[in-house]
Amino acid sequence: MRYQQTHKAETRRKLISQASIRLRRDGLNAVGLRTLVADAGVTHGAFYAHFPSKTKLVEAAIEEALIETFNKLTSAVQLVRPDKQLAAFVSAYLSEQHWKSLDKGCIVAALAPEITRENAELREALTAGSKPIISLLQSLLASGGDSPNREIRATTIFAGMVGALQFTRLYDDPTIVSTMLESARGNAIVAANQNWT
Amino acid sequence: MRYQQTHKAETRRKLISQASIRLRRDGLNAVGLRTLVADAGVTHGAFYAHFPSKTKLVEAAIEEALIETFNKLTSAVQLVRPDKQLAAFVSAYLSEQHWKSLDKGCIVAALAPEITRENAELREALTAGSKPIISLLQSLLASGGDSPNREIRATTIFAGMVGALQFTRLYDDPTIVSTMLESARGNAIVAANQNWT
DNA sequence: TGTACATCAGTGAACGCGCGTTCACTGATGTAC
DNA sequence: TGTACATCAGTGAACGCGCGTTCACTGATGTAC
Repeated sequence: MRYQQTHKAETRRKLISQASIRLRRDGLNAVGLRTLVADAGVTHGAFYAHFPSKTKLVEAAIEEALIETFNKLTSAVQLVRPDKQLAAFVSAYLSEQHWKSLDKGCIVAALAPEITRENAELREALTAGSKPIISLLQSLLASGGDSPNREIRATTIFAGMVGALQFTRLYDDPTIVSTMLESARGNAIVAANQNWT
Repeated sequence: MRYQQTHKAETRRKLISQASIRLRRDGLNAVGLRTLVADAGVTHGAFYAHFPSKTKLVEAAIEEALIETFNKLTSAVQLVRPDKQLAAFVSAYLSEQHWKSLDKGCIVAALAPEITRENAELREALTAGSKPIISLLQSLLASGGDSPNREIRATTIFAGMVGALQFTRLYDDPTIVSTMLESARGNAIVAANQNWT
């Protein structure tokens, strides 16, 4: 069948966005190509007309997922007055909503250790893709310290939030999780407000 | 061949300790049973005389890995005067050494997201096994706050350290990593010294 | 206007391979007589 | 003291299955004449 001119691009778009969901839900090594591409409405044979390998799709999915997360955090921050933006960022990331939605949430929290074991390109996709999120957080830190240090600080505060989100996901009980998230928000805010010499 | 009386117990011990290393190095879903048990010097057929399933071995390996990590942190803490113990705990966990040794390091950092997707028993093995480490950290927190809150605080500070360690492992460059680890140690100590009302 | 052919996104059988698990078998040692 | 048998940790072939990847094919639409 001959398709409309936009059809192939549309399939590619679906492959990436559905894979980004499925990868976060099931994990990198626990989901096969057939499942991954079925979500986009095609069969596995068609896949190789879009990407040269599963790894390359994963790379694209990581990039897309991080843009998504960046956009959500940016929206949350822009909704409030400047003096509340740090709290908005932290509350959006360490929220019950985010805890619940593994498949639509931060892909660093969903896949970091698995990506650590992959090739440099995939690790680079995760770290480079996290940069905008980290820059956003950096802009919300208390002043003080030089710029490279501030970027590193934003990075480690973000990484701490990632770890906290991951750890809460080991629990089922929303009451315990809610208390943990509150505590983790406190840790992030204290670290962000710290005025280093 | 007939073996010495201790032989089977010894094989079981090797299965657990070698699996705990291999799982941290390769990840839960990226390593097969044949590899996992070959490290212990037996073939896959022998495995089912020791454990009913791969999952049960993983459970035992998680428990052992966490005891190992707890012991290392306890040693680091006991080597120094009480007022330096928090710093010793944090420095031992967020060290270049720990960054490098994925396969001998904290199994929460190595496997948390993958375990999140597994059954309740495996998640419980990770959270219950982390309790002693968290209790140790709790004992080093600044005073203030009631006991349940202090436990939650220790949990989220620990989780933050886990996330920081994970994130540094996405990088190759020891210079960048070293700066990140220093920053992450600062975050953990600031959070631990915070005196909550 | 009708026919022949080109295009190309997608299909699904097949490749070799490793997975978790099962099970008939091995063979060194211990025990019984 | 020598022979027959029991024990049991471990071996490795085999099970059905899904993996990532390849490739000959399909069939709806567009183009040429």
